[in-house]
Amino acid sequence: MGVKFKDIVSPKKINFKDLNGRVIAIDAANTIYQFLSSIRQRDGTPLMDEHGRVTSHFSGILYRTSSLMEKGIKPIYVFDGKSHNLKGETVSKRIQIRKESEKKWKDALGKGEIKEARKYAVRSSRMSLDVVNGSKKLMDLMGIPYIQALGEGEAQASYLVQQGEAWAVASQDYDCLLFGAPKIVRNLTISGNLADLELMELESVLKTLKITRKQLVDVALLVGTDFNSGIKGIGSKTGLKLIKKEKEIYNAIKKTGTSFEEFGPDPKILRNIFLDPEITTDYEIKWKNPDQKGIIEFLCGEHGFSEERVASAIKKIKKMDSTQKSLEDWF
DNA sequence: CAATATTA
DNA sequence: TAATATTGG
Repeated sequence: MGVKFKDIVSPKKINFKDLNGRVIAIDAANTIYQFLSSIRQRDGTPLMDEHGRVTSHFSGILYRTSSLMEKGIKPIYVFDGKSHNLKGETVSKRIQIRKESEKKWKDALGKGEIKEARKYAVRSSRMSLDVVNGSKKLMDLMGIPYIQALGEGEAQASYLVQQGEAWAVASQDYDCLLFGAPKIVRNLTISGNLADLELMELESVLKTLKITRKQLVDVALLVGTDFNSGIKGIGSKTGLKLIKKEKEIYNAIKKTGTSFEEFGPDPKILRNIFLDPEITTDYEIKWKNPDQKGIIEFLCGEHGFSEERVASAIKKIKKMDSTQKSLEDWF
């Protein structure tokens, strides 16, 4: 879900050509979840192979990644590791919603209410271990690098941008601002196209709001994050005002009449989730030649994809491959 | 969501 | 050719 910062940040519109030649660290969980949610039939049934195994994420990964590469974008996917103890409540809430939605989906389907069915199907999506492993396998075959984070993928992806290994993180959530990502790209899709590709820069956010990153995290903690519920009635605008006035989260909490017990976890611990996350340096970022035979065997052989479509996607990957190569050969 | 087929 | 509808797995 992510922190609700929509009302206090103002991303700028960008174009695909602004991303040409850039390395983009893609939040895998965020992206794959979106594929699972939206690549469905009208009644909400996901794409499946003949054995009933969901293939929506394969479709999304193959076609989006190859199209991005055709546009000169160099993608790295970053997967989540273990989630923080304090995320437990968020996680179980999501499981609950998923369960209820699955039931409502089946019910609506039984009653022939197509639109209603799809609405709930979308919310029933689940990132199983199979989905994650299958996604990694496809990325390996495609020659696309991915990194397994120790903790939050968004933290690891943000670190990559801080290190200069990637130009921006691609995610729909604003959380990467808290993790310190200097640049975040939103709406990195192919069909959504020109209109709503967005770039958000941490420096400009902090400058505009006239606060520090630590204070931005404090605002988030008042509003609520995946790791704490925040304070009821405090949205991003009120939260921002409070932190600017009180400077410190402890004073801000007191000001709202909330006790620290009601507030929940120690703000210092919460802050550190964002300011000092566990990061791995055990990775290699390298785009390899796609294994055409392997991809076709996997997608077409095992999962019933059309060979023609898959072949044309592979062609797009190779296109970037050759331009990269000729560049490397130059030096 | 993205590719493709269909239509205006 | 571009906008719109449908299929993909």
